[in-house]
Amino acid sequence: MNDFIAELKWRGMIQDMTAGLEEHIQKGQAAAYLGFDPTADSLHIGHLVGVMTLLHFQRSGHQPLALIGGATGMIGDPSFKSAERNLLDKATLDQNIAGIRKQLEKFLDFDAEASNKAVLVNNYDWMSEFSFLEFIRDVGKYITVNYMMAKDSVKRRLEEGNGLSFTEFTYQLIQGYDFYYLWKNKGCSIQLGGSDQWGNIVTGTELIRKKEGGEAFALTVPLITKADGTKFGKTEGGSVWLDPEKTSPYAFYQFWLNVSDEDASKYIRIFTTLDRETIENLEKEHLEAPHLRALQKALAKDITILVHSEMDYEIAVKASNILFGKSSLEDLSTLDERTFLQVFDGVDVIEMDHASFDNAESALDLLTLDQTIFKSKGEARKMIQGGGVSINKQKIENPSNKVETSLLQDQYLLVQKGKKKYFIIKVLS
RNA sequence: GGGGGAAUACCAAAGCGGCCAACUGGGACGGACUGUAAAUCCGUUGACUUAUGUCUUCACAGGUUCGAAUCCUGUUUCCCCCA
Repeated sequence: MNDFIAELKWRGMIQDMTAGLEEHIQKGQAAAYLGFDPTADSLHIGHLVGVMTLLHFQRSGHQPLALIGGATGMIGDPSFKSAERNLLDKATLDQNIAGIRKQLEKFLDFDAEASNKAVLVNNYDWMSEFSFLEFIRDVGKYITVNYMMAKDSVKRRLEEGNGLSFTEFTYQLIQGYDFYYLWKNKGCSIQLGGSDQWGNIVTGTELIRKKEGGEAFALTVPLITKADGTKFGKTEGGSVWLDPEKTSPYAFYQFWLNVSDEDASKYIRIFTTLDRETIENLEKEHLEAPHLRALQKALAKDITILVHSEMDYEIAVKASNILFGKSSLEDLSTLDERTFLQVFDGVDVIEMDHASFDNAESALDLLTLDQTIFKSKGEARKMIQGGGVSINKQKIENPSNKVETSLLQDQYLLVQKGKKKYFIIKVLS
């Protein structure tokens, strides 16, 4: 059994833990749980720190439990959120839970014969039948309001004066009861969570102690930050999701590849399972030749394969070369149609019939046929003269020459406006 | 209430009767360089079928003049000074 705590320590994944946790774990196989809020049908990379913690936990020979907050998701956690949450209905929740479960299976082994196989639990299962009377007697009785009010998360909401409903105020009791329930029925003695969860987790250990004199532990992971102070996990397009439908594997790969040098060392420890020696070697390599960005590449590779697949990774690399490298028409032609469309997923596609394509007398005509690429010929001409327009990776030299390049897959033209804006013209036959 | 000044393109700011679609700086967008970074350098930046072309612009409405962003009158808004 590997040393779980030591592993997390060198990876910089521990924010805080309760006293005695290390000794407790060393005694033998333990079980720990981490909760996920089913607010969407996919996890995003903000959840990944927690997921990785569970993964390390299982790899160290312990049993990870992933708790999906079917019940708590209906309530809303007030922790460090400024406004009251909208409640989700049961149908949406069920759908979200299914999506999240599928993603967790990539990280955790739910099928193992071993005693430490991962287990997915849903607190809706034990909360839904809980009557209010039972709840206030069996749970509420043990925790004082004074104690609950003292929590940072609650205090802050009260100070802001935005109002805190009784429902959200109760949240910590529900989460506390979850911990108690898992402790009692699943032998789960540890709760993992983000640093914002500390207060809620401790309410659980408190409940276990008061109700049964039991011992339970907490471990929180740090909030992931970025060196430039902007929010981690967001791009211009919003959150970075694990679901390939929401964030394509290519975009996902790009997100990690674009991480800054300062952040890369930190992230590679947290988000990959690469061992210490490998990472330190990569860092050395990166220091000697920073422009090669060995760290970012390793980080992006490892995590893309983990979350998506080896093949998705290869396509992402290929796509990156085409979009940013010095690729040529030949490289483009080697892509099959499916891959081509995947690489340019999200790019505007302009459809035109074959006759219009043949009749376009010049590059100018072709690019302004539809107003999407350029609004006017004047605009198009200016940018072509500035050297900013390519078709199928070939720069257009003269705006009034006819476009002579061959169609990709007999139907596509890849138009590049500036360095980063792409359009696909699909010629219908 | 009286006196003075100002309103210009995305922003700032020149222009003060023809050479003005309007200097310059910032921003934005393109290009080169680079690490898909930063810095730097170069180009574009009212619209249009690129034309030593046409059209629409310098708060708004009128006027003077062959000709106005520039002069005059009125209107609106803003700033300053005196009450």
